[in-house]
Amino acid sequence: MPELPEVETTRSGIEPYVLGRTITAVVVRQPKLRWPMPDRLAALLHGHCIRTLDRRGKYLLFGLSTGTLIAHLGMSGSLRLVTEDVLVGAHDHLDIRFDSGRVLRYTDPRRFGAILWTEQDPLQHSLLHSLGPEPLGVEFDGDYLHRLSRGRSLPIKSFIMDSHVVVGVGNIYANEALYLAGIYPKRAAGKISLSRYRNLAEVIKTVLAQAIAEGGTTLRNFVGGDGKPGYFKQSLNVYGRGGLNCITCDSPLREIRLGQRTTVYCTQCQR
DNA sequence: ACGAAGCCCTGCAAGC
DNA sequence: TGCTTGCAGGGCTTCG
Repeated sequence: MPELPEVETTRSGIEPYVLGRTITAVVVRQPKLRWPMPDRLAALLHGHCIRTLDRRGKYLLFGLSTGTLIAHLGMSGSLRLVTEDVLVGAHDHLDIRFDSGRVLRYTDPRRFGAILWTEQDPLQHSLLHSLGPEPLGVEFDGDYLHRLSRGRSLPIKSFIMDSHVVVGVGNIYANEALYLAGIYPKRAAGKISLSRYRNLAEVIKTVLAQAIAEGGTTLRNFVGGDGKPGYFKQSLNVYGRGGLNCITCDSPLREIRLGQRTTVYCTQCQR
């Protein structure tokens, strides 16, 4: 399940191989993703050069002179570079071949991802225009969260996972950040103090930045490897540890459902 | 306007 | 062993 660090690792990993490259062939095998891929995608892309590769939240933006290809990995998607002789798998839905001979291959077993095309400013696209700030940017801080949360009664975990509040905080990192900040996941967002929000914002930045740094060690996986950075390498304090003991206080971690999402927390450390 | 639930889809695990 | 059922998960969309 690609979280923001994995999307950024994908972006920086494939960037050197796609920037300045011209698209020589496009193969669509399964256009039905979360939304259908654009009609005549091959005609839109063929012969054009990738000028930029940016990320906004978990969206990847491939800038061409004629428009922007928007990619989202959903929860099971991946983009990696392969050579032409690599066998096509059951869930390899899209290939974009470059003049270098390399192929950018989009794979997504559950098809929650998306491949879209826009000819306007991509940041004005309906899926992007109302997104919250980047968690690692300067405008995201405790004061911002505190201000935005006043009067809101929803659980803090749902609040920080809302992409209109801040992008890129998925279920894993929401659990981890709230644990590190000592905040009970169901606490109403509007009833958390400024000082606690300042701490929470710092923790979110730290956790995400660290995960991106660790992702950097797996960059080669995006070129000819298995393309799976794998979260098992990371040290997770609570996620996936329901019923096990808290690393800090040794009491059992509790697992609940909150907003359709698995939520794990320590009843002693998080209030 | 807000919050909660629904939905998309497949792989995997558990139950029979 | 093989089939059936349930569930996970990002995040947009719909409902109340």
